[in-house]
Amino acid sequence: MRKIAPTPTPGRPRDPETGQRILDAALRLLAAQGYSRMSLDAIAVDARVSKPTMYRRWSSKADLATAALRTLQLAEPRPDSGSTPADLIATLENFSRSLLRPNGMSLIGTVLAEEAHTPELLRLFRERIVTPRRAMLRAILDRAAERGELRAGADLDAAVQMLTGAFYARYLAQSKIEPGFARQLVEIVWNGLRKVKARR
Amino acid sequence: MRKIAPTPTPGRPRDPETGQRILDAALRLLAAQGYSRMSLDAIAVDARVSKPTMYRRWSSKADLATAALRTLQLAEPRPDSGSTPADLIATLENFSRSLLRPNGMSLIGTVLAEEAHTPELLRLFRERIVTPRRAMLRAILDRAAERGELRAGADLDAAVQMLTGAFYARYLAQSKIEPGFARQLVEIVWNGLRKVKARR
Amino acid sequence: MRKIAPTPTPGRPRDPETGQRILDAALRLLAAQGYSRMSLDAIAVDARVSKPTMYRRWSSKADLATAALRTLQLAEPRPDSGSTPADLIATLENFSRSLLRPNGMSLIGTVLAEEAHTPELLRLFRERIVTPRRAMLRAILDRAAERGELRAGADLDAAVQMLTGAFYARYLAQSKIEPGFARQLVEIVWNGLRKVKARR
Amino acid sequence: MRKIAPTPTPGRPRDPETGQRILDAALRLLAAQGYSRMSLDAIAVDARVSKPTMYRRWSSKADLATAALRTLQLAEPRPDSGSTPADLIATLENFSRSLLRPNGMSLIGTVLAEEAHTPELLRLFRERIVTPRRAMLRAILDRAAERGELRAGADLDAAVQMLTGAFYARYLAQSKIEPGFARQLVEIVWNGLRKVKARR
DNA sequence: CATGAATGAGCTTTCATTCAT
DNA sequence: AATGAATGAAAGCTCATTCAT
Repeated sequence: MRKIAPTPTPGRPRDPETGQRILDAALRLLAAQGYSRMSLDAIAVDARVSKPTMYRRWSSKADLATAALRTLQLAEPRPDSGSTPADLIATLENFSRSLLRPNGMSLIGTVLAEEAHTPELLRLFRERIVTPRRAMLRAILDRAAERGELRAGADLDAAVQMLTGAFYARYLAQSKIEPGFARQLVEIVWNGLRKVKARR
Repeated sequence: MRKIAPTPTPGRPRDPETGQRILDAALRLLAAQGYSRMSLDAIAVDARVSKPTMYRRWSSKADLATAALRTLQLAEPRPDSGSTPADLIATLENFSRSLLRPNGMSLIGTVLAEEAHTPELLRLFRERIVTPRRAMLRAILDRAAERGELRAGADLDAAVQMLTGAFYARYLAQSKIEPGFARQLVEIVWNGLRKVKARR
Repeated sequence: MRKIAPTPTPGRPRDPETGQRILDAALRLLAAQGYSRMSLDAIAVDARVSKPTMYRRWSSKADLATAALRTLQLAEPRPDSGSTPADLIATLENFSRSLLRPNGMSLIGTVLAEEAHTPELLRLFRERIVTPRRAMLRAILDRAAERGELRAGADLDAAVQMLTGAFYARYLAQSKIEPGFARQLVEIVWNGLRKVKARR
Repeated sequence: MRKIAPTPTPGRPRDPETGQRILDAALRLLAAQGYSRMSLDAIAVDARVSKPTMYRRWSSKADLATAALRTLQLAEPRPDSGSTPADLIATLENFSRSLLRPNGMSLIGTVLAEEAHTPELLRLFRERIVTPRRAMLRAILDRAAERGELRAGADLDAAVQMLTGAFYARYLAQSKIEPGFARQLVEIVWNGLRKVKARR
């Protein structure tokens, strides 16, 4: 009488949407409350599932939080206009926008705060967000180098870290970032990196 | 009948060490565990006092944590060698050392992560640490400007934020900061700020 | 494909006894210790459950205490023998027995003592106990009035309150109530209420 | 050089006002919060003394609370107009006013609620308040008996307890007591007690 | 004698996790 | 697979009482 399941995996299949809803809720709460304040009960309510449903997919709170972080993907345009300063400014303005989203800095804060307790959070945040963004900026500078725009010997990684780090420092100082900030940064760094043409 | 020196304060005097021990323990745990994981029980054990002793001095967890943060004071030498890059490098190397102390970055992380929940932490951290350091670097650049070393129109605040921010970005990318990093930063920024001498 | 009777409620069902055990323990402790001394730990031990099990059912101590009070139900026979004094005496003797149960008066005490702090307790006690009992006595007198036994103009509510209140006053004066007390009360009140027959 | 103290008790004498302030505060809080919620800290603040000052005079919370209760004294006029009903009504209206003072019933509640835990409270309350009031009412009825106004065989104590108890019952039912309530009570009881004149 | 400081034990409430259906 | 029920362990905070000055 039992119907043979045609699909290779027997039993009730998982609803793929459920997992996504859980991850979304987890990420939202992780950013809003921080890791230790984020409660699995709150995620369960938010995602409209029960807690064992979450435990079936992830083995612990840390596991779920890291899975949620893993879904973060830097998805931003990679400008390539030919003008190095313009590309840098465009990239940094995207960065600025993402930091200023609600709880944008809180998420960074919690991965740093939890480094001793849940180091995986920081590792994943690096892998998904920090490293790709750094690579984008680095690529812009590499193209500039190929075009012979840069003086020799400049530490391009240091330049990249100044450009992004300035936003952290600015937020830490004021919780806000003015429009035009990116332009000011690029002006100084570009001046510091580019090859000075011989004057006549 | 005259009382020359009446008892200065009635009642049993507080052991002045006790308060300090509590604040030390609180600051240590705040940095190590983050605000929300920091428990008053743990502080009490660490400081070898009972919890009511803590509550007699501070009215709540948030009150104690902010008091602990308030004791943070930036106490660093303010180099003034006459050489702008040398002064910048010396200041940044001090900064680097403080970030690399155990949980140096975690403390920054937790004040950011708690911004929504306990904004006083971030406010105090700014007042005690961020702003003074920014002022030190700014003063070095202001002296350079007075000596006529800088090109016109450069945004000195942006420069300061790049110099400090680069350390945050570096840590976020790697959890470590190489010796010599400060020098690389200063080279680029100094190049970007200084007045270019006419060539012959 | 049709599911005639789907699982009536999903998830693990509650043990119906558990909730009852908690309510019983709560009511016992409420009467024995008073509301503010009644501790959730003690209830948990008494009912052999964990505290979260209690919090799953009731959201706070006040909530649980009021739920426990709500289970109180006046379940007493409503005598209707045709003789007004006999009915009054029978009803009051039941009342007397319930007051003399262990902590019978303490429960009344705590709902009064908590009136400022947890007014719901008094409200529920009225609804479940005081009002029904008053109605029982009032009904006896109303039947007497219908039978033309009462003189005109007597305040029957006042009579009811004297009959019950005398027990409170007696307990307050002596912590005990003699057998025969109800009869004495009824004799006076009945004399005061009934229509005096013309004498010959 | 030391001056011999002329008073027989050496050392600093106690300020008698201090003790009174403490007792006043204790009684106020006992009525307002109930015994178990009444905190010695709150009393100390209210009376502007330190806690050891309280412990020097009374050995425990229970001791202080009973001492506070002991200060209660029924101080009411004892009407003696020649009219029994008028005297009863006047006495009961005083009683009513004292019950309706803020927390008048809460105090009764807490002494009942604490009977198991601190029986001394109930004992003292009886001695200071309940018994004297009962005696006042009883005296009115005794005078009536002497004047030959009462029928034989009536239980005068039961009558007294109905008259006072009705107020408890009324408050328990409604938290308020209407003006005129005393008159209604007395009408019924007086009818029930007095000697019926022969009719012709 | 009076003070402010200190304490051990307790309170209500919440959490991450596991169980039973 | 999914649910609601259950739990041990902890959290922040307060209390009656005692100590040291």
